[in-house]
Amino acid sequence: MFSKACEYAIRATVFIASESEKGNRVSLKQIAREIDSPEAFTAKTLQKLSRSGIITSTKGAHGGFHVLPEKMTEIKVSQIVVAIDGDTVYKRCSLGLSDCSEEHPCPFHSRFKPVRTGLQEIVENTNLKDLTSGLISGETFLKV
Amino acid sequence: MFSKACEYAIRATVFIASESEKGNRVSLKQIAREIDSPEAFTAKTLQKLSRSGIITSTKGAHGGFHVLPEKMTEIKVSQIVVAIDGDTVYKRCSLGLSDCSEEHPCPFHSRFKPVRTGLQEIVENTNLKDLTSGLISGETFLKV
DNA sequence: AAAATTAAGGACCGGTTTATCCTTATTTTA
DNA sequence: TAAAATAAGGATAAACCGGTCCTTAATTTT
Repeated sequence: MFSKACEYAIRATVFIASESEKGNRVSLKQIAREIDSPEAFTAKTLQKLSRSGIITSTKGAHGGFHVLPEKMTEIKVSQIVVAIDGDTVYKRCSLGLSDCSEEHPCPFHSRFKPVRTGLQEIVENTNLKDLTSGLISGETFLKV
Repeated sequence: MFSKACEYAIRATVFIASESEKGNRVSLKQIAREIDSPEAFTAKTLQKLSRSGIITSTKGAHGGFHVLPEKMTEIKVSQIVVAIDGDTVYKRCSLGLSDCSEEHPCPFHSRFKPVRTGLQEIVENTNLKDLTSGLISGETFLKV
């Protein structure tokens, strides 16, 4: 569904966002520990998120990653997905036809469409705040 | 979503099934042409489908691939998917947690669940007949 | 100013996926 | 019986993905 990099990206962003809500910056090391991901690989992913304006990074001692307050509701999961994997997950034909549409559908089109649309809707309508609340209240988890 | 091999597998099976309904066997060459896929690679995929009992192959002149009549309603899309990709597409946690459940959910769990379940339902409840009918009537397509 | 801390990023590696090519096995046709 | 047709399958290669390691850049602390 999502690539490994994208899974790490979403988990990392949710963790960074939740710590930002508490007023904390977090280091790569902390992130990798808390979301149980390979450190160096996660670093690459965080760089992409930073360049995409989803998270903010600061170098040096006491540096680290954080999410700006206004991003908490602005950033949708879809933006993370697009930054890492592109939008093919919730746009592409399930059978790989390059031009699959209502007028020229693959055999699976009508059945698959609600699934794809459902995915698109949840990633486009879920923001960071929506995901951090459960984490902060202890109802949801980022590892294991 | 599905791997390339799996996309070819579904398209190939639907084509073979639709020709079988008309009483025809089809060769690898025909299949690759009709679904617009690389011949040698498709051959490997067909071998897996054959070993999984989804399609039947016969060697020699006038040989080729076909689908047995009883398989037309017996075989569900899920069996093709499982034979090629395994069942992770519609079973795995969207954020990659190894143990994601109602009791220990990832932050995306509750939102993602209906999508995953929806996918599972369509692949488990769609059989070959369901997919060939549109193709035979000219409403659906297997390439471009 | 020097040392410590931290992110950025280049180079590299191994496995998997997607493919291609060639040989072998099997069956039918001539 | 020989030739043709056809699938099976081994060997190989290119691209991509997931991952590691090491150096560089930037910032803060001592």
